[in-house]
Amino acid sequence: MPHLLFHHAGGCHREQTTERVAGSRRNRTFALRRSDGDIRQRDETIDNHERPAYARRIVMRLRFAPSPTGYLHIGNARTAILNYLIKRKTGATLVLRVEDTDMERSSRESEASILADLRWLGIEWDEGPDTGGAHGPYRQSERFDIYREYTEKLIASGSAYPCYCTQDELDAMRREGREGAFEYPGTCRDLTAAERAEREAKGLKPTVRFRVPAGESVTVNDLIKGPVAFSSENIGGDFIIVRSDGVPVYNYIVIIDDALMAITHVIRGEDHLSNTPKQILIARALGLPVPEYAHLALVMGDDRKKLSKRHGITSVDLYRSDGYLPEALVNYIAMLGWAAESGEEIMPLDDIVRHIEIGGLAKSAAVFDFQKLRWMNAHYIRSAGIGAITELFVPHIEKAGYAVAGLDRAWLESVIALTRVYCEVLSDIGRIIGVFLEEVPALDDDAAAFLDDDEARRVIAAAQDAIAASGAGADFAPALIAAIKGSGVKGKKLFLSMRAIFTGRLAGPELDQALPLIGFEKCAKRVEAARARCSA
RNA sequence: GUCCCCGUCGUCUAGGGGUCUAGGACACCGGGUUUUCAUCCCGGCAGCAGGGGUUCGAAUCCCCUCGGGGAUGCCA
Repeated sequence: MPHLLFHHAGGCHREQTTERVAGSRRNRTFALRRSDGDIRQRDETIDNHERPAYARRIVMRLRFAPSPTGYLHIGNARTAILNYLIKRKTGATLVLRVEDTDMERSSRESEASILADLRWLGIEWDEGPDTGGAHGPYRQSERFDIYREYTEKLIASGSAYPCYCTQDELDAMRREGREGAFEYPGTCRDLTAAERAEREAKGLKPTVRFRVPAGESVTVNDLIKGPVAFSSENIGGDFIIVRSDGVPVYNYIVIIDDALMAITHVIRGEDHLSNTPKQILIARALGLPVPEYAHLALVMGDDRKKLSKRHGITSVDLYRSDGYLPEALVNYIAMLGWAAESGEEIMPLDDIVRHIEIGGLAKSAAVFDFQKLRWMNAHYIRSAGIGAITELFVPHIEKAGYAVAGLDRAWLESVIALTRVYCEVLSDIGRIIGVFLEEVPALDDDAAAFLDDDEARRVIAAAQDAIAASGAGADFAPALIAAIKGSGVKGKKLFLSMRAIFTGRLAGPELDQALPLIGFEKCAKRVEAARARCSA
């Protein structure tokens, strides 16, 4: 979906002046949050096209690594969007890696839908399972041979060992301890060769555990949170890196892939922060480089729990089918946990790219406000180019049961221009378009009640006479309205009666604009229907 | 339980020792425009979690408490 849809009215020029003023704030932020002083630091503060050559020697590499176990939901979408924003800002390479090691829940269908949703959002990646690249393959399920080599290295160096404890034994140990307080006691940590052979002989398939070094401290210099210190003493003991069926687990291979794919900056959800020390410990044992980290505060529902299905719509494809515009969704999500210096909230992607800073992101979790998203979406619907937005409305009109194929395009655009202010989402059009497309739309309850009195009947009679007396020319409407005014009924009663007769409701677009679009034929039929109904 | 993160209007946020009687946006309430409704415009309501410090001065720095979240999986 191209982002050229909107001729945005936001104050870019004003913002650029504040950008310069704000420079000191940004430098402060980075001085605080970055431990090293390398060149990439400048990439964050200078627009890509303005970057001097010396600063371009290091190309940042980012990645978005979804697990294809369902649809793309808002939380993942936010991570993807932030990665894309920073890619655009810094000229980084964005890698899409599919983390499909949960063989039970992963599927190709899910992968395809996630990729489709990402594209719909306007996110573009440089390397991935579909586009290829020099660091592939990009599905973890296709990289098992690579991981196996590292596992062998780890075992050979004593940093990992086979563990013969069964799932049941582990579960039993967990039940004995306090809820959630389990720490692997190291049962198989120092098995002799003979002991291992004995278990193998029994047919036990071992997992592989990482031998967590004692008393080691690990500090994550998080670009958003600042330095976060952990000790190897309390990460839960030796953890499993390879399942008994030979499939490696996330916390193990994530760091291998980040290293092999030369990822320089990992931007991901905060739920991964606590597991980062495990990953770093593995990197140390393997002698692999550790990327920079930026852990994004989580998105929550209105009950302050991590956003999930019960909070309403959380999957991106449902936003698409309800008629949210990707520009609006991206804009809203980008503003969740970030604010522009100017205070501007409606901001097209290019402007967000210009102003956003990874270090300027909020540290605290944000509640997803569906209402504000709707407001923003409505704004985008109103300010889009009329041709483009009409095109986007078409499937929603069809979904509401109306045929669009035979309609005059210029006429449709005029109708949309008049009715889009009633739409917060594109699918809202289904509730109002019938006024223009149906021969005689059904009266809603308010309109029916309103027409049920003598004054209204006089208006109907006047309308009937006016229709009979007026021509069917393109400009019939002003004369028709003027003639109906001769009914003698005045004020609100007159105009609302007319509205009820011609549209079937008491609210809607201005009659002098709506009537010409409805057309003389339909108007005549509607007057006749009103007469038939109300004289009975 | 343990470890880690986080606390400014109902919600998203600005703020980074004095310019804060704390600014903006959504929502809500009132008014104007629209002979309707929506849009649009104007106005209003509403907050520094609590307690101790430090300081001439604290939303801002420090400590404690409380509250919220995350991790603690042969999920990612």
